[in-house]
Amino acid sequence: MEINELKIFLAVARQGSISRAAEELNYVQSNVTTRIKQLEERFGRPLFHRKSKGVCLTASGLILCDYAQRIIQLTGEAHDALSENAVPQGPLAISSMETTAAVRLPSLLADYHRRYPQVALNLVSAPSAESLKKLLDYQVDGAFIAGEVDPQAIESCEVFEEELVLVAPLDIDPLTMESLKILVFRPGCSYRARLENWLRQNGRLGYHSVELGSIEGILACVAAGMGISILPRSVVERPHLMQNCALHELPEPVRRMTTRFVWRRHEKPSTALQVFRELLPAP
Amino acid sequence: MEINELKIFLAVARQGSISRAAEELNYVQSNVTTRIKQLEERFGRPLFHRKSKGVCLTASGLILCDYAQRIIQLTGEAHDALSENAVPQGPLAISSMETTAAVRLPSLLADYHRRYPQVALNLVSAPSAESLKKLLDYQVDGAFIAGEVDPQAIESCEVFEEELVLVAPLDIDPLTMESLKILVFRPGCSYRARLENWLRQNGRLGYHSVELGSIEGILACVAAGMGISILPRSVVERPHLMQNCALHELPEPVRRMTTRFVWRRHEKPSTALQVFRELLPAP
DNA sequence: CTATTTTACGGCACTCGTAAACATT
DNA sequence: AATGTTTACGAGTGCCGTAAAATAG
Repeated sequence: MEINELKIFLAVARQGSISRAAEELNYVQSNVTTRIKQLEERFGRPLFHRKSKGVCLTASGLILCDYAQRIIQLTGEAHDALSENAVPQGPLAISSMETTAAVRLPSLLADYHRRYPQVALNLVSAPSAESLKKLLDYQVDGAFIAGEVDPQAIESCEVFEEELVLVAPLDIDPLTMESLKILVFRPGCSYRARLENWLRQNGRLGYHSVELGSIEGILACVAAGMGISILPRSVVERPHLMQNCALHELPEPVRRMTTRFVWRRHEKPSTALQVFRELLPAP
Repeated sequence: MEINELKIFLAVARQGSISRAAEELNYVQSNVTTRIKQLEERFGRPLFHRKSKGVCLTASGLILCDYAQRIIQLTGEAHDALSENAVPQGPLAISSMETTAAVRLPSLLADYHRRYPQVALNLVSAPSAESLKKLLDYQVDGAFIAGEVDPQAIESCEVFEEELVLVAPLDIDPLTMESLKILVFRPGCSYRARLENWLRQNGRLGYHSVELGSIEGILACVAAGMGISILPRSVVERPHLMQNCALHELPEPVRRMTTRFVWRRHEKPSTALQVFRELLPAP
């Protein structure tokens, strides 16, 4: 049973006549006769009663008619959904740094979902390095990361400028703190490299690092005097979070961090991704 | 977009690999590659990401996957519904004399519907001649009629034996009644011929006929003294109907009427019709 | 004779398989 | 080298059109 056969079948059923169906389909009439006969042989039952003028459906024909209409309907919808100017729909998987997801994305994603409710958004948090791996592994279609990317395989645009600040326990000088711990996200976290860099430049070498999964976890540990971290000011300066931590400004260029949105080069992006990029703010 | 293409597409999506899909489908692998490429060209977008090991769906591929599954599902259901041993289903149109429909069919149809609830029963009432026309015009699949049929085009079996009785107003001799009217159904009614026959044989020639659409209408007019009619005893002897009418026995062979169920010869009957015939009582 | 469906037949496009090339690990 | 995808090409099937026959009013 093929789609084209069903279209022919439906045309005959609709017209009540093989010749008129042939006209409608721009087929020669004998061809339609043959295709109908094939269908009937395949099913082992007649689908039409042959009358002196035209044909009419048998009981079996009526049953098939019902299914055929639903099937043809679905193929039409499928074509529409995949056509060039379809409304953005289908899945859109995005990976993002934890901090960006916390501060920048909520309003952005809400706006996106309001405009394109047919898209099934899927947001996962991951450090930049991991995000890039997911992207190249086709697990996500785009990612928010910090740091450079291989321009061979990946295209990107700058989206957010963040000012990084050092977060430390109150009344403590991070550089002279005893048994210093740095609190960072999972491996691949771009903040970690920056923090370690800065510490090295300031002569502070001995420290341990502790990996935590969430912003709240890091800030709580800092407030408890466990260690220091480095985070975007926009993340820390939310009123409910900045208690019991001291913010220390960092020197240029460490303080400057650019968040980029990245996607695979050499690939026609889905409509959902295209309109997502169009919605991104200029940096 | 053809069904077979969709099956190939789904196999690749399921296996995550063109070669394994080819194995599953018993195709050569290059063929599957080609068919997928065709699909992609037709839609103008890639459906799979080519990875070093196998392939995985793109966003467009996921959308199509959804539709393809539903379409394949429907084709399977259609095949099942039209298969040899499917449960009886689909439409079954029956035409019947008014009297048979009133007395004999209610329990029969109820029983049928209880056993085969998937069949869409469609019962229409019509005089025997009209029923035969509908049958040969494929408007109904079977009919209950009285009288002979052309055995060339129509097959039949005897189903009910009725005793016909003359229905007349109380205290009136039908044969001497003034300005006699005979009350019958629409033209083509088999009772009418019998009644006219009997009147002629008994020397009664002058009368008019009145056509009424329902049993209740006929009996009410008889009770009101308007005229006489001829009906099966089983129809008249229902308690709520036999008031204010006199029943006169008729001589052989007029009193004997056989109701037959008829269907088109030279045609494979639908399953719904086959099981309907099996449910009919022996006469 | 008109309208319609059925059958017979030939060309051609499309699908499948073989085989070799290409890509990636 | 091994695994998997792409490309090139020849063979056969099945679809479509032409044409003529059958069927019915």
